[in-house]
Amino acid sequence: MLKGVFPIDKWDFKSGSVLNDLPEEELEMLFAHTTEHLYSKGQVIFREGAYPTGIFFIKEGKVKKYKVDKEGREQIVYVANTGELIGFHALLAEERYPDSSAVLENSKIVFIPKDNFMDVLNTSKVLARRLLKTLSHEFAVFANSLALFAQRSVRERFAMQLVLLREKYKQNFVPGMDVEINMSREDLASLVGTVRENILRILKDFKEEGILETKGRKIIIKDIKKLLSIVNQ
Amino acid sequence: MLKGVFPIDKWDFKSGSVLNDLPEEELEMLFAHTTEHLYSKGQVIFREGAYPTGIFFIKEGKVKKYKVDKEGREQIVYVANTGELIGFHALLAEERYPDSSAVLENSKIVFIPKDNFMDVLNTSKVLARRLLKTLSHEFAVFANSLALFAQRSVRERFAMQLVLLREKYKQNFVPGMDVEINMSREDLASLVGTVRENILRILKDFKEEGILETKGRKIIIKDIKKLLSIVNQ
DNA sequence: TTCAAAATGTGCTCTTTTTTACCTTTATTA
DNA sequence: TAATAAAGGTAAAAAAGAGCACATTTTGAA
Repeated sequence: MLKGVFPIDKWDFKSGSVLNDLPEEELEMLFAHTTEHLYSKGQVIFREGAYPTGIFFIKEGKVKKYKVDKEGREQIVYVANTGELIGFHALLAEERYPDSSAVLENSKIVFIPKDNFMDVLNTSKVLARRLLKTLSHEFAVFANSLALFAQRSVRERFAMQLVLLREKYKQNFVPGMDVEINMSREDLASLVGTVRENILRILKDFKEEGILETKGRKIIIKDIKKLLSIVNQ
Repeated sequence: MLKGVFPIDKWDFKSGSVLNDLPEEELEMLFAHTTEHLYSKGQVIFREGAYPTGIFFIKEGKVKKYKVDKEGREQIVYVANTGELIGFHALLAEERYPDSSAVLENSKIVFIPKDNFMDVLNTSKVLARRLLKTLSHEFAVFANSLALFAQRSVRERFAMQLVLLREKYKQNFVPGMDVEINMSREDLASLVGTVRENILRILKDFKEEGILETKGRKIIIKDIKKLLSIVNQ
């Protein structure tokens, strides 16, 4: 039996995960001799411009991928959840990281060295096919985001992101309980591509319209249909 | 010798093309029994929501990929050039087209049936690896676009798109000659994610600043450094 | 070549979004 | 636990962008 964070049978690969249904031998190869690391809220996993030496598996937690421009404004490009792999794009493209990654909450992250990943990719065709499918799918999602950012108002963009975030935070809660989105207003602004003040203003509007409630920094969506109707006009 | 648009040795696979340096046998398989079709300016290649039955190769011309929202506003997601494949994302993701495609100018398009594509993908590892690399790279490009759209002004976005378009239109011209970007103001607006009036206004500014000249609808960039300095602050 | 349709161009108004300048509340840690 | 930093919140002015109405030019089909 190989050392590492394997066995992974207790792990839960959520939908959208590249590793879902991957043959056990391949998972074993992938996670051979790996160890899990604890990252505390806000800690950076990798930085834009660095050369990748492996990929990262989110065993538990949430990770933001973001870019920072000259003025220091941050744009969150993607929020990754438990069960997802991050950083493999740069490895496959043989390029430096195009964005940075940091954990949004205390998280357990497994580093998978480049060799592990490449070995599995070379010996089996399942991973390659799975990656192709995932990447192609993500492409469609990205095209959607692009149109959203380019054409829609801040209010509409925020409504959309709240719907998507709710899906991500759903996994943390037992069925029946309220889903609590726990993200700073600053991070929400970075995700929507606006400033904090705008997020605050729209959050206030949404509260008055009965769409959501807040418990401190936590956001609880009460009327998802109304939220969706904002996005779909 | 197989029938089809093969031999492709006269073709010019530009950088960024998935087919660059692909083994001749694989190209032969891919293009077996295919024929080239003429599309006239504005003609639609495929429409959002349709099921893919194959992929398309741009033998000559330019193609826009775009999404249309409820109000009829169009957002161009990508401009593909001679030598590029389009429509393979949907096939690999096993989903319907997430966007539509139409030719921006009279173009020669080759339809490659699904079976051809899948056969090559199954028999060889080169294409799969090439696709993974291309997709991963495009991902970084897309992340950049997203940050651009989310954080930058219309003026900055337009400046950036002009730089990118110039690269695409460069291929049509002999070295030394002026590169002429030939796109309707409406399409430029769809690409930048704004309205026609804004494009007109900024185009006027750019002319006054000596950045570019226009010849009818054609745009000739005279000072690319100034244009880049707008994007990079 | 003519003529209608489509595309380009301009000025003005109105709306949305950002910026600025604060105050208040919640976390963190010495 | 008090001090201090960080995050949350509000209002008003300034700037950017969208929408509208209409004139002009170009294009392409009869």
